[in-house]
Amino acid sequence: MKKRATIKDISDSLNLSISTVSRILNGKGEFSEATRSSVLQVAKMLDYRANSLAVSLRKNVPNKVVGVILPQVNHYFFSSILNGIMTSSHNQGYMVMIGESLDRSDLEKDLINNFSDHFVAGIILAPSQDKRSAENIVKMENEGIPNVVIDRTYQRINGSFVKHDDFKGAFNAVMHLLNQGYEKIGLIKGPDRCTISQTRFEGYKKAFEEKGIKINSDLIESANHTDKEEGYFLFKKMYEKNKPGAIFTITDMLASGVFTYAHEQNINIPKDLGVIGYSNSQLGQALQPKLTTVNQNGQEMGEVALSYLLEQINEPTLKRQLTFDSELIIRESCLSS
Amino acid sequence: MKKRATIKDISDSLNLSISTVSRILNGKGEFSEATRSSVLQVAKMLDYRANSLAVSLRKNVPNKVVGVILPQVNHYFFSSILNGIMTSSHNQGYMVMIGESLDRSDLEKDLINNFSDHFVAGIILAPSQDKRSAENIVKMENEGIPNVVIDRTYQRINGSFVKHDDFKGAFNAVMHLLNQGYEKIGLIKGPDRCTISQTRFEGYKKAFEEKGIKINSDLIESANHTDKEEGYFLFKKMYEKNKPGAIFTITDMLASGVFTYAHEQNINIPKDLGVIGYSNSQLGQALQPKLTTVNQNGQEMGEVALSYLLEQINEPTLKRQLTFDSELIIRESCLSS
DNA sequence: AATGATTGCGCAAACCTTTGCATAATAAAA
DNA sequence: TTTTATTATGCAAAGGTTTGCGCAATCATT
Repeated sequence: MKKRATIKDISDSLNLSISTVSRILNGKGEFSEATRSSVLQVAKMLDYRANSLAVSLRKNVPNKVVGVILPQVNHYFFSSILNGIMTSSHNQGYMVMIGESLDRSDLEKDLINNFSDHFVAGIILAPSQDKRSAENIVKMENEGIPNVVIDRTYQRINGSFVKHDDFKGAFNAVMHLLNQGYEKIGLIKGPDRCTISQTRFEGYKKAFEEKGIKINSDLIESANHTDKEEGYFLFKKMYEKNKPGAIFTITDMLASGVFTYAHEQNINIPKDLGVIGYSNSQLGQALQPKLTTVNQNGQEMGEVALSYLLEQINEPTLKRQLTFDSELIIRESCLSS
Repeated sequence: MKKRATIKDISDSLNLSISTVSRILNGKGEFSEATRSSVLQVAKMLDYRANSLAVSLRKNVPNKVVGVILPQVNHYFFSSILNGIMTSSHNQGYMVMIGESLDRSDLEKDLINNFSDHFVAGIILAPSQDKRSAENIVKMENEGIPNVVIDRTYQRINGSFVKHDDFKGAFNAVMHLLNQGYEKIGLIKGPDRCTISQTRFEGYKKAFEEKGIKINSDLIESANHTDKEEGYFLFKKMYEKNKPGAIFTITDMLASGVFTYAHEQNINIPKDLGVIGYSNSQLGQALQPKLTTVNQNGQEMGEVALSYLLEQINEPTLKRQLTFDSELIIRESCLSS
């Protein structure tokens, strides 16, 4: 590493004290216009940029850095969130530090500690599905680290969060299938420990309840990993036994597995099988026919999360909460009148 | 922010000097076992963690943070790279700071400056397609920031890089199509300024040359954005005029657009039209039939890039270069014997 | 008992800033 | 001219660490 110019280099070269230079650079205090311009000139010449470490240390003020913890980053929805966060943060002069929790609360905790060690100004956290994640959230609170939780919020009453309305999203999707006249609507959900999945499940149930129809537990499967293969096999299993007329999957990936099976078996989508996925990932448009799905605007969620975080950094007691409305993107994978 | 325990809190509570505590915590210098254990105990009690700002400042040694610059993050290949980088870096006790260049060299430059301001130990850069990106690379070199460039490398002779063999990847893909007996093999490439695209184009040409076939420029289109719509329209245009027998697209996304058109027109893939994409993204498996594509192992590239960076951080003169072999993933979108 | 070697610890400087306070220089008022 | 107010600058401490050097205490050697 090449040595960077310090404030002292400037003051030396002008026979000024470092304090004067500092004040001029920060524009506070009194100084003459003449010295001001000379300082600025030399600063530019030496390509001076303040040592952010020293600044933070001295001001005892956090770094202009925000920490972000996501379960994983090569995942359509999460990377959209990250994208939103970065877009806004760079506009606000903040840098972003990122870590993956892999849905493990212990790694999550390590990350929080590391962020804290590096004096981030605040943390945006998409909690792991692990129950102990709740402890990590109170940990941040206790340490007084501004934070906003995104996507999975548990029963957070007193902190900031930004989330998507999974309940309504699922409800509307299933309702749509019901309204199109589909019968025997199956569900491929996630593991029980996943609160998101559970919430969508509630939406699924609510739709049936609204229509006065009992749900059939034979038409409900749980995927451990929401990947294509699981979608394929779980649907296969369900279809061979119960021939559902439609299926709602908790992710587009799972739906993609359904499509593969349907193709193999010459099941016509949407005539013989209605399919709705979740996330509005790029996958949906590639599928044939195009997938009806529930949109989650990760980008915007990220942007809002960051703005909430910044507000909280400036005014620690200021907590905000927002639940994004869900939107059903109707394409070709289920009948529509 | 709650006040964190400092080394002074420990020394005070034990009537020791700061220096002794520091030495014990760092395990260097002389001290008695008795004081050692008492210090350690108090440190744990107070939940002491060193102030990384102060450490970096004092040691005049960069933060244990690496900076990563990618064109965009919600993109299958780049987020895989990021994933690889993070996995390794966390293992090595490094945090990662991330920024998006949006393929603009000016933003790239800002990010490099910001990283430098925050004293990252090194930078992994996937350069923008902008020509001036080269300046940014020399800038890092001049400032003595350890760096490795990933994916797009220009003619970097003297620095570290990790890249994918785009030439061979394209060559093998097109060769495969030729060997399967396809004729009139079209290409949808990217804009001319994109070196990656150009390199794949070279591979395309080389395959024809090897077979002694002249290339037909009517079968070559350039997409500005490699999204689905462009793939659709460019292929439509090409097909209406020249009816290619196969098509090689520079990304899976573009291929997905080709599929949509083929479906509309009842063109049978792979019988009437062979298709090969690039990247081995999740899309490929969702397409019907499944897409033959060229695999890029972003994850592994990220891991290697990080290990090269760490080597270079420890030994600044140590530069390493690796070109990952490409691998054709043969699926169903082209005939195979 | 006197010397030397070893061990355990403290002092203070340094890393680069910011900032309250003091001082010097200038201008305005008496 | 002297006093007062104003303006421009400097001094030094502080923020949390690390580390070279030095000092004192202990132990081993004669």
